Amino acid sequence: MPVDVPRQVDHKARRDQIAEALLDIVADQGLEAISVRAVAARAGVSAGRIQHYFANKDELLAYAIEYQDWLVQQRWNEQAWPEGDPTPREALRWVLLETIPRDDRRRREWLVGVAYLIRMLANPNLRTHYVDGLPRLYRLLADLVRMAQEAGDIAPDRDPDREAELLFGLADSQGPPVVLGLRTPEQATAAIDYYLDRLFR
Amino acid sequence: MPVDVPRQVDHKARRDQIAEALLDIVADQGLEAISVRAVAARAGVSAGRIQHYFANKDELLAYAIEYQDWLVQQRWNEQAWPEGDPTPREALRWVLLETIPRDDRRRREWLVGVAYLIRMLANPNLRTHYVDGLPRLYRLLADLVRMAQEAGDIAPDRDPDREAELLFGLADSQGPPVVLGLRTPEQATAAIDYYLDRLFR
DNA sequence: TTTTTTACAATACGTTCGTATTGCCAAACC
DNA sequence: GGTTTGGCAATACGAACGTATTGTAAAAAA
Repeated sequence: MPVDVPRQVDHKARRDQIAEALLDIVADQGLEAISVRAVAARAGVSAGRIQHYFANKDELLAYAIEYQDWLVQQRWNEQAWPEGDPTPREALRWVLLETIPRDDRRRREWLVGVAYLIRMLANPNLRTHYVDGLPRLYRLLADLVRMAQEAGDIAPDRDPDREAELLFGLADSQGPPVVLGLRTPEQATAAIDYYLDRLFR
Repeated sequence: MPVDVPRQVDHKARRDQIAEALLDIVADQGLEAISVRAVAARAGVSAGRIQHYFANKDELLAYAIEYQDWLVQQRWNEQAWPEGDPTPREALRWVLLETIPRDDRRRREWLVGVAYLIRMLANPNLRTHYVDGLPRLYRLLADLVRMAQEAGDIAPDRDPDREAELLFGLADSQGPPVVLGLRTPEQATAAIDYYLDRLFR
């Protein structure tokens, strides 16, 4: 009945398995360590297989961040909002903690994001990921601040956009020290909680 | 009279010229684009010359960030503190604005820092740069906040360490949007000034 | 049942890489 | 004034690279 579907193997599954290996390598050795053979070895497949699924290395690199974006999106869609109906403050906290590299999965995502950054400068296709995502996150945070203000939990004289920026900055700047082991995820969480306490009254 | 000094050419000048070329390439193409020949071409020298001054590629890469650290240090030592005897607030603002990639020089420094980050995870020698520098910056900011508190310019109930963290986070998170052209340096400056206005009374 | 297509594995090719080696000129030293 | 040394340029070499090409077993299509 499906027309465009692969005949016998699941193309997406194959591509994703290869992308997984690539992301693993990028996260602990950087983009420079990416070669078709290295990815093949990490994925436990032949280099020929990679060639079969990706026309060239650039396409492979591009697919890998697309895949990572998809992974992140999945997590946000599924388990988005801890339980039932969170307060704006709970939602805010959840979003902020989501951005810090507190476990292996998030650590990998963080490192991959960093690794791709310079590539984005020259490559418009890659830029899109950041250029679309960042303002969306700012907007989400600002909206949550606004909601809390309307509920009377945050002083009305605070500028929601500025507060969003401040919150994001605080969370975002936890990345490097956490990844480098200068600070534990718990300390990073405490830093965020401290400011949330001050913001909410 | 000097004993250990090079005979006729200035070794540091040669090494620095090569490091300059390397940093330029890293900033606009990433670490993956670094090859001995590419650096030689950018520097306008022969590959043999690079081999003469650096035992291998790793040493070259290591020297380049050391050189960048030296450059930054130079700037801070020379023109450190805008004029004469700044107030804590002026000093704070100066330091924060110093971290945002607002011109070509700072933009390069910022991009190189990002590019080296993943390498630092595996290489203890490189880690030192970040691991020493970051807490020092935090301490400087916290000290300035404390000084302003003692002068009565910041409310005494603010925790200087937390405020330093918040300020640094705000400044630090301006990096990606500025580098990617999502935000102008002026907008980033405005964000910092907004929060300084709120912090100081 | 023959033929085509899918899904690879394997190999081959030309290039680029890091680095070792060699050569060579000018200055310094004895 | 011969010899050593410093400062390179040039070349050489083996490994690794991205990618093109070829081979092949199985499944699908005809």
